[in-house]
Amino acid sequence: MSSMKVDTILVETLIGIFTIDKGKIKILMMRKKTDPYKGYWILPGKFLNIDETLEDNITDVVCDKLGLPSMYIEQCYTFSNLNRHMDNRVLATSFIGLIDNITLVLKKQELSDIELEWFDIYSIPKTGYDHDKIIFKLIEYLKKRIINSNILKILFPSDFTLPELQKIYEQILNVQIDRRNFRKKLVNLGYVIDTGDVNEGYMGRPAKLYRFNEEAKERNLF
Amino acid sequence: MSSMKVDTILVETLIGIFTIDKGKIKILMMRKKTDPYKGYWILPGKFLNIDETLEDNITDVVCDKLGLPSMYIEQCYTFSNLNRHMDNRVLATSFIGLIDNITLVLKKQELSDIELEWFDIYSIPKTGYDHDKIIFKLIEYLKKRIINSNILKILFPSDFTLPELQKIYEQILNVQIDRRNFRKKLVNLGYVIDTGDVNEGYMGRPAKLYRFNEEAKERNLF
DNA sequence: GCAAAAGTGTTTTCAATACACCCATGG
DNA sequence: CCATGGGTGTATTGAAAACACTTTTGC
Repeated sequence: MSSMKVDTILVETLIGIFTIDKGKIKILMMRKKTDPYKGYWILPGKFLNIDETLEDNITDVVCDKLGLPSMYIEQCYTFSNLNRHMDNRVLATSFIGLIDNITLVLKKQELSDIELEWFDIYSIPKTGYDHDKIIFKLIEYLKKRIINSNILKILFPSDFTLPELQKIYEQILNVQIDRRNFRKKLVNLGYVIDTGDVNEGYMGRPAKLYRFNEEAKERNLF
Repeated sequence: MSSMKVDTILVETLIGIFTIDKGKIKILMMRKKTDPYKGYWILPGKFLNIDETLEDNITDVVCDKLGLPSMYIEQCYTFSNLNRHMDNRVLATSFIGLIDNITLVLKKQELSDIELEWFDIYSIPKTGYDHDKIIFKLIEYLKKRIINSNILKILFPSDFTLPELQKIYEQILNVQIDRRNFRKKLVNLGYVIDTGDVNEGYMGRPAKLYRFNEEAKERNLF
């Protein structure tokens, strides 16, 4: 545990894992148990070994280190500021991961040695290192992707209501959307399909249930 | 010059520099003078030193190694396949660079120790390493960017005709565009401004000269 | 006057936006 | 019956796409 400076460049991966929990989009963070930044929150990740790709490495982080099911992942950006870490020179390649809450709850293993918590993307706690900047970039990346693709379907694998889906778009993009126009767009462009079922048992009129159309071609929304 | 395997991970940068030469979009490649891949064409780049960021490093490549003026650069993707290099483990962070031909010709220095050539983006020569795959990804990235931003203005710093500009969109996107609709879109969205001048001295009717509107807000074209 | 290349206008279709009222359920 | 939340329709505006003829120059 010395602070001897290594004269080689190290590479780490970092992942922002997003899920939807009770209608809110959340990002998973890990509480750091050792100095530096002890007690601060950081993105999960680990150093790259010589015998693994960045993608293999981040899959390991997800499955082995975090005890989560394997999930959809995209590479985002590589950060290389000189002072990212105190003692060593460390590059960080960042990823987003998307996992639906049902799979998450079913398949996750509780690991006792790490402290994980899901945070609202606009209420990020005090972060260690430059992870605040990295999270900002990951959220910007996610915004672009939900506009120019239909990756949100990963977070909605089963039936959902349009108001639920709309609230997620509104949270991520940080805008207000007209309910009627939202419905028209998603349905007319063929992104979602009416299942014929409704969502009963809540206050107010039951909402129709939809699912994502696997055949829909990706378009720019908004 | 041994082939001893180093047990650390190295990081290199690679850049696809694009310019427009006689109405064609071109990418700059470098002929490799030593084994492995002697005589093959590769993207310019170099290994990352411990005291520079990826962006500093790639700027050095452009200015010092290639003798080109400093230019507009964006990071694209980090490649980490295990077998990218034969002897060492080398990650590659790739960039695109954009430079207009006028600045290029004015400010480049001829360096005798490197062999550079501009290639049509659809006629890439035999490449060393995995640079063919990297070039493919860089071109895909460039496609996205010319659709969702106005970065093409970097390649057209001075007056240009709409047919010239259209041909570049057509080449990069690999599509045919209707002349009338193209003009309507670019002019109506405020991307380009009529300078009042015309381009005389060529066959056929002289074309009007336009320039990019610095104030135009970025929109999705096509 | 002919070839080459550029400019222009109209129509149709579709998406984007703005906006207000009715409906189905739970309590 | 009322509160809650969801569903629906219309009108306007603007962009997208398809399409053919005219204009200006060089030779």
